[in-house]
Amino acid sequence: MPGIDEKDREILRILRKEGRITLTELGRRVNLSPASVKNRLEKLEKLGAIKGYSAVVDPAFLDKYVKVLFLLKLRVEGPDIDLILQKFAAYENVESIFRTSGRTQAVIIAEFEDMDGMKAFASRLRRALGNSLEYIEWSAIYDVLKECWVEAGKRGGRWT
Amino acid sequence: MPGIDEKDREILRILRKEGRITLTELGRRVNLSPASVKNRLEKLEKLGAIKGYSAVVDPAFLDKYVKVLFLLKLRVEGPDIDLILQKFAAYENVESIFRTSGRTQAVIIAEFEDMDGMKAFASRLRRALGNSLEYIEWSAIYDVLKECWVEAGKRGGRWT
DNA sequence: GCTGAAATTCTGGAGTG
DNA sequence: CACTCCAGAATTTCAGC
Repeated sequence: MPGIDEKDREILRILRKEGRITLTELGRRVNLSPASVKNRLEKLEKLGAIKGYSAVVDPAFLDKYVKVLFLLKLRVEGPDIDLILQKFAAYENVESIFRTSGRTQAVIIAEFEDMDGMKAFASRLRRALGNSLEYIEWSAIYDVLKECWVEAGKRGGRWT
Repeated sequence: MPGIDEKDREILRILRKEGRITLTELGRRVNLSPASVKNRLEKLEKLGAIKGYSAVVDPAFLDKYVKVLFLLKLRVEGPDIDLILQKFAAYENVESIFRTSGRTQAVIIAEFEDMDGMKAFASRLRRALGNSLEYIEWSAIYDVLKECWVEAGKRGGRWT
């Protein structure tokens, strides 16, 4: 990666685990002034190294009691599939969407209030993808040991 | 959820998409003083509603060019499996670990510098789980449309 | 990338309904 | 009890070097 040095990488590694750390503390860790850290952060965001920042939230507190992993087996490839999936990425229920190799070609992680919400979402998925979709495999996620680089027990340790 | 009102939920929803938003701006959005928002945040962290904060980083900038989804088919259930998986949750390469229902019983998302790193990790996984593991299915993640509530094309940064 | 000063934000305690 | 207000502390921000 051009224009990226070890201090940038260290900043990225720290920020992944402590997203709300202050520039001052970050500078202390990597031996840089807060202003320099800020300059580097702006550079990293501009370059796309940092896509955004997020809080890791227990969905139950948002009344989302069903967390689901969908595996999508798609029939054909094409740019239209990515466009359809991008629409679903905008949904409030969707946490993550990946394109993958292997037996299935797309993964969606999403959260719902109940099974009805999940079924409605799956229906929309089937309708939107139409003939491109061969089948959906889904699993309920009933325990989260780590998510977005944040370990379960490391903070509020509630469901351990 | 007891002791959680609509303003708490709104705070959680905003924080998921803008993890580095200031207390002042957050207070502006939900019509509360910064001090009140701070009190609520401390409550939410204490309750375990917020597990932590994270930056969504493009792994290529950390020289991790291989992102992988592992699906683990396990033979038996037991507390030892969760203990083993917890050890793997501490690995620097591991982004997320879920326990699921369905054909496979655990999901691991991880990043590696190359295929050798991936293979070494899979070996360790097999060795650690031993007889409990029936097989591993893995897929390369070659595109990320959304991750941790941050959409690919969007700037989910501080102000948005 | 640093400094230094100004603007902004954060923080804890006192006060109010 | 949760909220606001307020003052001091810390952080962020931006200019200039």
